[in-house]
This record gives sequence, structure tokens and C-alpha cells, in this order.
Amino acid sequence: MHIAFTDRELDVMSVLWDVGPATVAQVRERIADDLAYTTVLTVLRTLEQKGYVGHTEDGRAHRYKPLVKREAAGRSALRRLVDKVFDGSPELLLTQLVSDKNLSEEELRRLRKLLADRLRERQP
Amino acid sequence: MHIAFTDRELDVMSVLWDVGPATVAQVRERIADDLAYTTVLTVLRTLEQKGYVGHTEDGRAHRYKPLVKREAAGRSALRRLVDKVFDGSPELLLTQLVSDKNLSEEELRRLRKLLADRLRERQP
DNA sequence: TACCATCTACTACAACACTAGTAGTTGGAG
DNA sequence: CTCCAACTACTAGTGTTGTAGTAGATGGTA
Repeated sequence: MHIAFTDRELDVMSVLWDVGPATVAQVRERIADDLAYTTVLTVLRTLEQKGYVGHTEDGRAHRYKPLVKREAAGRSALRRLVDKVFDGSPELLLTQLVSDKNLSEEELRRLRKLLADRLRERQP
Repeated sequence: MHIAFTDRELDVMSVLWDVGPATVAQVRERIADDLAYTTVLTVLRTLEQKGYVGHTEDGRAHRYKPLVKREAAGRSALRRLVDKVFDGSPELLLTQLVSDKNLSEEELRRLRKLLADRLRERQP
């Protein structure tokens, strides 16, 4: 099952993943761009229509919550990225990731540790 | 500079990155979906308009070639992915990558080596 | 009680994405 | 020399995205 979000939808989902169930106003104030209240509402309703979020009543307001997990969306996006942009090679992707200058040495260390752990756990 | 492709544009770029300069017909036959010749042409012209590809004459046909490198597109896409989907954490992304792709131990080792090299090169 | 802030529902509309058709050119086969 | 296959340019229609306005409901407050 292929999950895909438009740019703006992703902004909204990102907030929901971060803070959990939220009202329109709460989502709105966490989005970098200054959007109209109704704009955010529209995006949320679109996402609901597509089955990516649901909502419950909360007083007069609706409280929206993600129905797809961040991991599922990540898996989907990663697969496409590796496939189409990195020629099917996870190594190419990682090379790119670690060559990004914004990555601190500390982060690099943690990545290495993560891999080491994974290897150890594979072959105890 | 933010590089972004639509789904179909990415299909086309992917072909150009793979095989290098190509005619419409060549691109067309390498795309999974069965699109009309003119559809592929239109996508290429759009990409050209946006400055992502260029073309040279080759007999009666045009030969299109990518003007942005796969790495640049990858960098852009990765940044966005880490940011919006993986909560700014490259580790989360890597976790997903190694758990989903069912990488072989050999591949994991190579990934680890890649990181080790990168660390060494940062701090000689 | 009258009003204001807050909320949802509905509507709108420009821009873009996706797909493909038609018209017109041209080089090569017969 | 004529015709066809292959090509580009232009045009077009439908769907999606992004943004926001207006209308109408409702609960708290002066």
C-alpha cells in the first residue's frame, strides 16, 4: 500500500505525529507558514477524506489524529526514494546522508553505533 | 535551492539518470507504465521548462539530458524526508532503512564501514 | 440578553499535474 | 516522387493542490 502526502499535507501530518491528537488551531500555530485557519481545516478534511487522519468531537471543536503511523509513511517514502533517486542502492542513500554537512560528528557516531548494534543482534 | 519533482517527473528523471542522454522514445520504453509518446514528450518539455533537463538536436529527434545531478536531487529529498517524516532524526531514518530493506549482513558491514571512513576523514 | 470569538461546512478559484489528441514537418523506403 | 513512420509543437480536458472567503452555529461574557 502506497502512502503519499503532498507538501502541505506532510506539514500537517508532521505536526500530528509530533504532538498527537490536535485541534485545527493547534495544528495551525505549529506550522511555519502563516496560513488561514480555514486553510488548515481544509487540509485536515482532505487528509480525513483520504483516510490518513480521523477525528473525534471535543467540545465544539474537532480533534484530529493520525491514522497512519510515521513509520508506515517513512517506509513508503524511503522505498520510493531509494528506488527512484538512489538507483535502488541503500548505500548510495546513506552516503548522501552522511555527507550532508549538517550532520554532526556526534550524530555520525550514533549512526555507526546503531549499525554495530544491528550487526551484533544479527549474529550474536 | 530546493529541487522537487512530481511523481511522473521523477520517473522520467530516473531514466535519464540511469541511461544518460536519451530520446523521447527511449525514455518512454523504459517507463513501467504504458504512456502515450506525446505524454512523455510533454513531461520532458515541462522538465526542460523548469530547468531540470536540457536537450540537443540529434537527427530529427531531441536528445534530453539531466541538468541536475542525482546527488543534488537526493540531497534535497533526503533533507525533507528527515525533517518532516523522521522528526529531524537521521537515526530514525537509518533504523527504518535497515529494518525495512532486509539488508544482508554484508550490506550492513559496508554501511558501517562507510560511516567509519566518514568519521575518520572528518577527524584525521 | 446581546454580542463576540471560535468553529465547522460549503464554495471558489487559480495554478499545476497528468494524459493524450491533432496538426504539421521531414527523412527514408519503395 | 510519393507516402509512411517518427518527431515536435500546440492544444485541451480532467483531476488535484493550495489557499482562503462566506455563512451559519454555539458557547461564554459584559
